Amino acid sequence: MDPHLLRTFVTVARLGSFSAAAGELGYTQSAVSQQVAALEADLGAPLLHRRPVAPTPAGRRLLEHAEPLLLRHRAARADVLRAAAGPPRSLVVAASPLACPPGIARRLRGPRLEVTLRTVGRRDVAEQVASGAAGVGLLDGISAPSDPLRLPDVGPLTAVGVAEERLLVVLPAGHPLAGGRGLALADLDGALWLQAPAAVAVERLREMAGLPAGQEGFRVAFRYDGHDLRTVLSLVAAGHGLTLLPASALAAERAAGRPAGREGAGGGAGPVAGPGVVGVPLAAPRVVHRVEVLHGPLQGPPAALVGGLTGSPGAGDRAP
Amino acid sequence: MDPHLLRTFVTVARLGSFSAAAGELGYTQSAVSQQVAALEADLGAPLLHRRPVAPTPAGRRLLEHAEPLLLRHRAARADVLRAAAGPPRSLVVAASPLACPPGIARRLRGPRLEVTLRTVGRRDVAEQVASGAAGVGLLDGISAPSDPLRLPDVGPLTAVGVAEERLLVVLPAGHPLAGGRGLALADLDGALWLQAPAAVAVERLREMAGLPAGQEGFRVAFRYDGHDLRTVLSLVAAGHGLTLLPASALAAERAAGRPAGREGAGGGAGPVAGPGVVGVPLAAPRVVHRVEVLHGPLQGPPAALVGGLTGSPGAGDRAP
DNA sequence: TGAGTCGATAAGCGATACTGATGCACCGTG
DNA sequence: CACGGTGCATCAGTATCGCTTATCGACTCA
Repeated sequence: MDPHLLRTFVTVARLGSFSAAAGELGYTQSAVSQQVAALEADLGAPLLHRRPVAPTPAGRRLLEHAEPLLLRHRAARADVLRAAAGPPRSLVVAASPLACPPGIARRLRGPRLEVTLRTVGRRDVAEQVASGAAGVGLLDGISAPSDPLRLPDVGPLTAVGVAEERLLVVLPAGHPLAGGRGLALADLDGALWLQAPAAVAVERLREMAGLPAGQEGFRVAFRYDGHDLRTVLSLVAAGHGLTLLPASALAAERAAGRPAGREGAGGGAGPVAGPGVVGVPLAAPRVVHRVEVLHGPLQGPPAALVGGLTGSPGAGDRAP
Repeated sequence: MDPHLLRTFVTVARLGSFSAAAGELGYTQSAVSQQVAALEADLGAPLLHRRPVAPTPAGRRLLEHAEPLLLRHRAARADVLRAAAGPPRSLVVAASPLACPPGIARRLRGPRLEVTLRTVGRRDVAEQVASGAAGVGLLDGISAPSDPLRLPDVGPLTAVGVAEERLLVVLPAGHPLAGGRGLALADLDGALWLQAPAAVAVERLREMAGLPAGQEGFRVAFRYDGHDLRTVLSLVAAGHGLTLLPASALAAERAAGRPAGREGAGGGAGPVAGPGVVGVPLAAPRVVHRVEVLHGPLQGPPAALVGGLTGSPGAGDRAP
């Protein structure tokens, strides 16, 4: 089961063709055929049906294992190389769309350090950090107060909470529920919702409301594929659906143009007005929006940056 | 970074000797030397100091990655073999010490299935299931009500909650606090505690009480290395320290000899008497003792067994 | 100083893993 | 229905790899 053979196997399975895989991997078709045969001999079970090429049940199992396995290989290699090289002069920060509120952005600096912020999908943050594509990750998510986020295990990473704030149900300004001081999620499963990567995913709402996966409720009325928060708020204001956002998302929007104070955190209570929208605190379930920094072992300027992030509001750290 | 080289590397690092590693792995010393050199060439960094043999910083990083990597390799192999073989006639169930209360034990059966129950450490349950050493795992732990347990990610396993019950602080019968209807953990950090694998670990108490790791509090007075629950209760009765147990542990003890009713679950409230001990419900923090079944993809009799376990009290399932 | 230990290195050789050529089953086509 | 085309398996040949045996050189301890 050497990673080489594994890579060939997943490529063949993905492309559904030995020859095509050979082309992509820079081998001859013959070599690919022999590699797959070797893997099958090693495991003692056929992995692929031929003609048409499709994974057997055993092959499907192997495919499920192969991706994380190869990911961890890459992560291990990157980690060792990083340890061997000295402390870096530049740092890439990979952040999920809502993981960089003003309070954190302000602290993304270090002495003699060039910082690049890159927004990536929530699923990719940990992978980018593990594989070394980014030196530090910022991941946001929803959890019970001061509970750590659940992250995919891609290697020995340290996760430290850096911010928690309340969640707001964002409604159009004139909405009948816009006046309350708090809303229960369970009462909103009949409403129409906005699906956007920059906001809380609708599946997550179902899960939080305790609905089994695949069940009805929290119907998606509109899907926005971009990352711009202002657009999300416009869509809500236009009545395309509700959404759930961390308080700072509205606060930042409200404060745009004004000198940045310290309103980012999570304080205050009651509704928050935005441009054509109102944010009403989510009262039940009792969950918060949480941001965590992910990083491997750091030294030098990047370590200072992370120290600056974590030496503040946050929560306890942990090394999974 | 082929797993073969990795295995050699970790063996050398563990034994601190090329020759000894060669002996253990069945190679010559020369082969081991060449393998380590190949790994270092591949990664482009020295991994071991020679004479004395000790890992370099890069080597230490690799060691951290190597163990989970090799574990996942084993898991993948086992999973494929299981998929290739038919449904098994016998099933090994790996359970952590407190993960098999009467209510679950009663349902550990299947048609045409020979069941072996094996008690293993809490850390090993997931590994045994992933590596195929056990077909099904039973893992207990502490979590907020209906929250899943945090488990090490060793592969694509399914975890399903099968039981939740309240936790009891177990005190000697005459203890001043033995009369109350509920106790807060925070009020007990001055007490002496019993450390035993069959009971909740003291570090876990500190964590639950919100004490940062390494801090004082919940001092261990006595350590018991065995797995026998009756002994644990005797030690508590003898005043060697308090402990925290799921309700069924005391209930089963009380009911020993009587025809087994349905008292195992978690119902009732207020103190529970055992042999020379009293169990007072833990009132704060609001956590429960939870048992989950872990398994890979199952078919045939084992699937029926798991179905029988989960088609009951439990909680929702999930596939991490 | 000489024997012993331990890792690195060199030489030799069988196993491995690739390429290129060929074989064979299947499919669409004139 | 014959025929060429496609796509995977197989075979032969060869370069490389990875092991063993043998030897070296550095260090340790008597």
